[in-house]
Parts: sequence; C-alpha cells; structure tokens
Amino acid sequence: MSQAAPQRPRAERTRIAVLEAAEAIFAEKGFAATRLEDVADRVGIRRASIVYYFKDKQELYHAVLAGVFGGLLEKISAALSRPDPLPARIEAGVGAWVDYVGARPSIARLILREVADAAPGHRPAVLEHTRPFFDLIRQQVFERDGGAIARLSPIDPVHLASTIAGATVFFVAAMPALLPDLVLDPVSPAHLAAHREEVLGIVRRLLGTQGPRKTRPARRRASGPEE
Amino acid sequence: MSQAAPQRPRAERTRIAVLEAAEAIFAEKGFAATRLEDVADRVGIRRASIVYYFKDKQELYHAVLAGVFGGLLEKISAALSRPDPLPARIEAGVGAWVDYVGARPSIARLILREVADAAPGHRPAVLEHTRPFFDLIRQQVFERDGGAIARLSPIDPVHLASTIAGATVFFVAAMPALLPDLVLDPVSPAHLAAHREEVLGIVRRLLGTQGPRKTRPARRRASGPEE
DNA sequence: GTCTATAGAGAGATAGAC
DNA sequence: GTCTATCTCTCTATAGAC
Repeated sequence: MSQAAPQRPRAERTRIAVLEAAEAIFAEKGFAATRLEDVADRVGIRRASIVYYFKDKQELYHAVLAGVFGGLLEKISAALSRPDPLPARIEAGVGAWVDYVGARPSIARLILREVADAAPGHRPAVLEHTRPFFDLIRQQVFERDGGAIARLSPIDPVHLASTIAGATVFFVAAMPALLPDLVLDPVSPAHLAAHREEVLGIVRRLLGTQGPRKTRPARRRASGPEE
Repeated sequence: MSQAAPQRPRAERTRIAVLEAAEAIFAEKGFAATRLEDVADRVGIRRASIVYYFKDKQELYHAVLAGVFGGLLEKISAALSRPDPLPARIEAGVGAWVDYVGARPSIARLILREVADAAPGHRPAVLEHTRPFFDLIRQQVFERDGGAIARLSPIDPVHLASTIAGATVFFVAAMPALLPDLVLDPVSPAHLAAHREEVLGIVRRLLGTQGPRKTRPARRRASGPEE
C-alpha cells in the first residue's frame, strides 16, 4: 500500500507483470502467434528483459499454465475436500470450476487451445498440469466414502467432466466471440450464475441425483404443441 | 472408377487434395503454426503450387472453413426442415450436428481454435460462415409453427446452442488429448452414439420436454449415501 | 500446372554495455 | 535488472523456367 516500501522487490514485481501479460496474450492469440515483443510492450519493458526471467518462450508459456492450473486445482481441491456427502461435494466442485473460469476467463481460451493442439504424437503441454486433477478426483470422489459414487450412478466420469468442461469454456469464450452484436458479458455475475445453474442441472441429471423437478416440470403430451 | 478417364480434371483433383490436406493441418496445428510446406508435402507437391490455386495462406484457410461449414449447414438444414413437429425437429438437428462432427472431426478443432481466437476488436474468420446458421435456426425453429418454441420452454437458445456445441467439440477433441493413455476413439460408432444420447438428454432437459424418465429414475433420499 | 530460386519480412535468441 | 545491437533461422510470397 505504501509506495516507499514496496512489499515485493522489483524483480518479483516485474516477473509477475510478465506472467500476467503473457497469460492475457497467450490466451488471446495462442502460442505461435504471440510475439514476445507484444508481451514486453504490455509490461512496458523490452523484449530482452523477458528472457532475463524466462529462458525462452516455451518456459514462459509453461509458467503461465502452471499459474493458471495451480490456482484452479486449489479451488477445486478445497471444494471436493469438504466434509459433505457425495453429491453435494461434486456440485461444490463444479461450482468452484465455473466460478474460477468466470473470475479468470483467460483459462477458458488457454484450455480451448491446448485441446485443439493435442494430436496423436504430440503430448500437449497441458498434460503436465492435469495429472493432479485426476489424482484429486480419484481420491475425493472415487475412493472416499468407500466408493459411494458407484451407488449413485454408472455415469462415465470422464464423459461427465468433458461435458462440463466443454460447456463452460465454450460459454465463456464463445458467447462474445460468435455473437459480437450482443452486448453480453458471460462473465457478469448474472450470466455466470445462470450458467452455473444450468451446468449443475446437467450434473444432477447425469448423476441421477436430480430429485423431484421443481423449476421446470416435464410437460406431458396433453396440451403440447405436437400436431 | 476407371483410371483412363478420370472424372475430374487434374487441376480440380489437385485443388481438392490441397483443401483436404489443409483442413487436416490447420485443424491440427492452427493457422499461425501451419506451414504451407507441410500442406504441400502432404499432397506431394511443392509449396509454390499451392499458390497457383489459392492466392495466399489466408485464402486457403477461408476456403477450408467454407467447405467444412458448408457441409455442416447442409446436414443441419436438412434435419430442421423436416415436416415433424418441433421438439423432434430440434432433436434431429442436434443429432445431425453430432454425427457431422463425428464424421469430420477436424471441424471440432477448427471451431475450438476459432472460438479461442475471437477477441474484442478481432472479428474471427468463422463469423462469415456462421450467419447462415443463425438464419436457419430463426426460420426453422423460431418463426415456423407460429412460435411454438416459446410455448415449449423459456430457455435461451444461444445458451442451449453454446452448451451443445461446447460439449460435442470438447468431447471429440479433448478425450484423446487429455487421456492419451486410454485407447479410446470418441468418433467410434459406440462412443459417438453414447455422446449423442447424452446431448439429447441435455437438450430435452433444457427444453423441458424430457417426459417421464425411464432409463435412470431419480433416486429419492430413502437409501442414498447421504449421511 | 508444377517446378526452382530468391527476395524480404518477422521474430526468437544471444552478447554485451550500462 | 534493463537496455541496444545483432545474429540467425524460418516461412511467406514472388519471379520466372519448363
């Protein structure tokens, strides 16, 4: 808060500024199209100074991914580790995921790019950062409570995770992209809350924990629009 | 079928071969990282020959998008134009979407990249190809049958479309990417059918046309794992 | 139509001054 | 720590032969 005694030494502040700028530009343009000069411009330094902190472009990129996925793992881990019983914990984890992407939307684009980049024979960079998530889910969802998940639903967890992840990153990144005419910010509290509810509904449906449907009862074909 | 009298002149065959090779490599590597030399190698010609057919890299890229989205529009249009009543027609459209992506999976990666590329101030290339889809949906879903859709559900159609699109492209592109250990081909008939059913379930739930649930009844909290 | 050869721009990496 | 200067490589685009 005081300018006379900065909390962090200059080097660390610069390093963080480089990481933040790189996160934004890698997310926006992708690895190949990002120029280190753009990152430097955004920070207000020269290109060569970036190399003082990060050996090369690859290392900078990996540092960006580590920061983004590290923060995500923290949030999801906290949600899944709570003492609640199973369906509630899964919903808390999904909610944490949606909230994190909303708060740090560049992760949506970074994930979209990593997924698109992955190809047979090309281990995507993101793989180094996803293993902790699989470990976490195995421990907190499958092994805890003596395999209670199996009694809940036979749903394929990979399939479920893929659907949730895809729906959210697409929502956050694609809405402004494909509908630029709409002045619609998917990350605004109202839209994000709506998306979270929608995703949670999908989770409940796929887990079979939907319970009695209150908000939108299924219409029987009594007076429907069918011919 | 006969080699002596090829159906198409050589020029057209080469042009098509270039387009197919470019589709695969743009999908795999993205626009910036794709080298025209890679495309040429795949076709078995030299880089300069590509320029004979396509003025430059941008034009080749747009031609690829036009081909991919043109094919998709054709399939979805056919499904939505059928004489069936509304919920069935929407389901047919969604099914056509899933089947098309399964049959031509490079579209999944191309869409992922286009969405990630879109940024404020940067009209993504894909926008030129998506307008016909909006027109189609407006005509066949919202205006036809005298606005029957409004009686079905208050769901935001953009939201619904985003969820479906995201779930499918993510499923097709991300499963092999993030889980390379699994020998799992998302495009195989069995997995694709499972995904189609899952997506249709989401559609029905979001449209409120789910009807009585047969396959996976909601468990009441009688004997569940809740503590 | 397809090729070879080359021009020219762009951007990452490095060396070394301050 | 941050800078300037430069080296080097890659890749697009073009010109022109066959």
